[in-house]
Amino acid sequence: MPGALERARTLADHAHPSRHGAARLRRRGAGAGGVRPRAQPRAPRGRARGADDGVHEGFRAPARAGAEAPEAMNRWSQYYLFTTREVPSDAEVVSHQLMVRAGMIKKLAAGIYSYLPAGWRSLSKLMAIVRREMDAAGAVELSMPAIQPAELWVESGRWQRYGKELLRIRDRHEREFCFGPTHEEVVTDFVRRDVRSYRQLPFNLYQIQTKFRDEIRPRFGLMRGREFLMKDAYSFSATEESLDQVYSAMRDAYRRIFAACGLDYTMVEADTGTIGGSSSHEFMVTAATGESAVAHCSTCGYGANVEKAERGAWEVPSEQARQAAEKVETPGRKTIEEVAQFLGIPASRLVKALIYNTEHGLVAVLVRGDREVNEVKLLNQLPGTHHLELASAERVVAELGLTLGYVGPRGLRARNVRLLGDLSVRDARNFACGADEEGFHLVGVNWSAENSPSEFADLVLVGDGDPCPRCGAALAISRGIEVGHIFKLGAKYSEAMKCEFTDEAGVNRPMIMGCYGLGIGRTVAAAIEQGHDADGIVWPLPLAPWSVLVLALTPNDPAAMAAAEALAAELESRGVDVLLDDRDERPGVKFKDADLVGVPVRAVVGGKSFAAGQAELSLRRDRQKQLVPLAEAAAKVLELIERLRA
RNA sequence: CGGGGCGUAGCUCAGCUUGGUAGAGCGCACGGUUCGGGUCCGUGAGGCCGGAGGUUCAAAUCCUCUCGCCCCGACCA
Repeated sequence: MPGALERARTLADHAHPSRHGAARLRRRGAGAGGVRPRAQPRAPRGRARGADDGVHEGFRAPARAGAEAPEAMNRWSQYYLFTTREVPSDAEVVSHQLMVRAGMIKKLAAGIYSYLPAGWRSLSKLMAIVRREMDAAGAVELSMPAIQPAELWVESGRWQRYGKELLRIRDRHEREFCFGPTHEEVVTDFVRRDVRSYRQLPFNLYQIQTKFRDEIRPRFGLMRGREFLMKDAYSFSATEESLDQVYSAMRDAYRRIFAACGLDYTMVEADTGTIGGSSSHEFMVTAATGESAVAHCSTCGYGANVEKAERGAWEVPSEQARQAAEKVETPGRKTIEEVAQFLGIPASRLVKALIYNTEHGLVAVLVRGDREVNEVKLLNQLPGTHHLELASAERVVAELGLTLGYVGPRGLRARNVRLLGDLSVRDARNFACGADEEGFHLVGVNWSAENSPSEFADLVLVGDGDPCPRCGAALAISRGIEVGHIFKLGAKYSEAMKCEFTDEAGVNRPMIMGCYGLGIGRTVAAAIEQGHDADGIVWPLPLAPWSVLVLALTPNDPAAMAAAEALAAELESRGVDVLLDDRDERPGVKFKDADLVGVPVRAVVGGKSFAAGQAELSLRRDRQKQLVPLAEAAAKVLELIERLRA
């Protein structure tokens, strides 16, 4: 799929929890009186009956609740849900720690996780929301193979280009395959064989499926795994206008999805990167632990990934008399910081020269001393160039006879190195730079025929406070988790793979494609990053594994236990998904676990309040307790859920 | 791929420098105690110390190789 989005993990085939109508029938048939195999390692405890692992929303639709028998209640004592106090040492971010502690995921290998029942329930809820919105936006679900033949990737050119992230495998006949990290090739391959006419267009196909990217460094649990669950969609249109329509439908669907999850997110412009195409947006969930940086303008609403973010005009430095360049000795000062400090000037008064190695030779870039080069922008400025890396000191000496740290524009020009300047230095005056001689810098330098770059462009990473390209106000840089990424692909793949149709005029043309990715596991992890406190997860209702936890405080008191069961059963019959904590544990343990797992609504039945004929209700998010008569408990819980949905 | 680190009980870790045949806490089992925010006490089960090879009378400990994992960096449709 597009973007580096997403990562989560999962088994191979779950993929269709939405078919729960059928799944439920199956379950019921099998369950009828039959002895269930116990899949559980736990010794004598009975396996729960058909623990539902289907899709749930806070409530099921009334029609369905009426039409079908309630599902078997989830009893914690018989469920597969084990919490832990201690966190594995490799869990660095809260979402990872809490998912492990709450018994939602279990690591199998680096970046590869099992989704345990509670975790799977949350993922399933998200998938249900995603399906609902994708379907509503006119997309059609299908499922494509995870294993893909190399030929297709050779055809699109990505077999060479993709690099080591592509997990390549061989079958017994030594034929090459890969485990799909995305499905442009596969979908384009069958579409080109099925579709001939503009009359068959447009359409948008999606799947929710396990993908694999052999990440260099998997980390952060579901946020950057190698095996992960992703929803990916691919649209095919006859015209750009049609693509625009599908694209905006997807954009709106994504907005609805993330809003429905109760997430604080922003949509920003993104670079189309090597996937190409004309337009791309990312959906970022705001989080300090996010791996992506986003520039945002609170004045006009402009937002963009920093790799893409443009920058407004820089203030032109005040008129100053041009000085004459002067060579100064700067022994041993090679870094911007050292030189600036040594010369007693701010880093912004320095012009930094960076030398890159590309497949077409060396290229040099001049940027303001306090700025970083944005390699994506640089690459975009060098058509035909795909590889970029900072040149080694040895190579610079060998090819140019220059020492890194003392390189200046004049020396680069003299050696005929292609020299690009960032806009931030175009109007610079009386700046300092390397003197092309080890141990020396120049001060009071100005542009001249001997040192001026051949071209200026926007080449740096935007910084906090830089002017907004739209309105000029200060941009703020924040971090986010990329949970969705949509692209207008155009004809990139359809041309490479000859996916063509005949238009009204009888002319064969490549289809105009779009692709739309959404990280399932990542989105759930992001929800936890945004919703947690010192005691555990605070789920938004739509993603909570259960909406209500009925906590039987004194399970050994038959009357209290019966009341707890009755409450849980009534809620189930009203379409609410309930977890009944019927474990014979101390109250403290049960309360701590309730907080950890983070079920939005808690109903305590037992103990003193039960003796007074009451149940104690509270919301995980504020923990305000209210005592209500047992007879009214179910109705009150429904009210609380309504309040949470508002 | 470069740099650093770690593999010892189910989990989190100590022991390794200065070789002498393995420990704690949590968890688990049993008994008692307790019973509205991870009770307390006792008893017990549980580990070929990641794997292979080497040095040695003797290796968790020293050496070599290997596998796996983690952190930093580079990378990231």
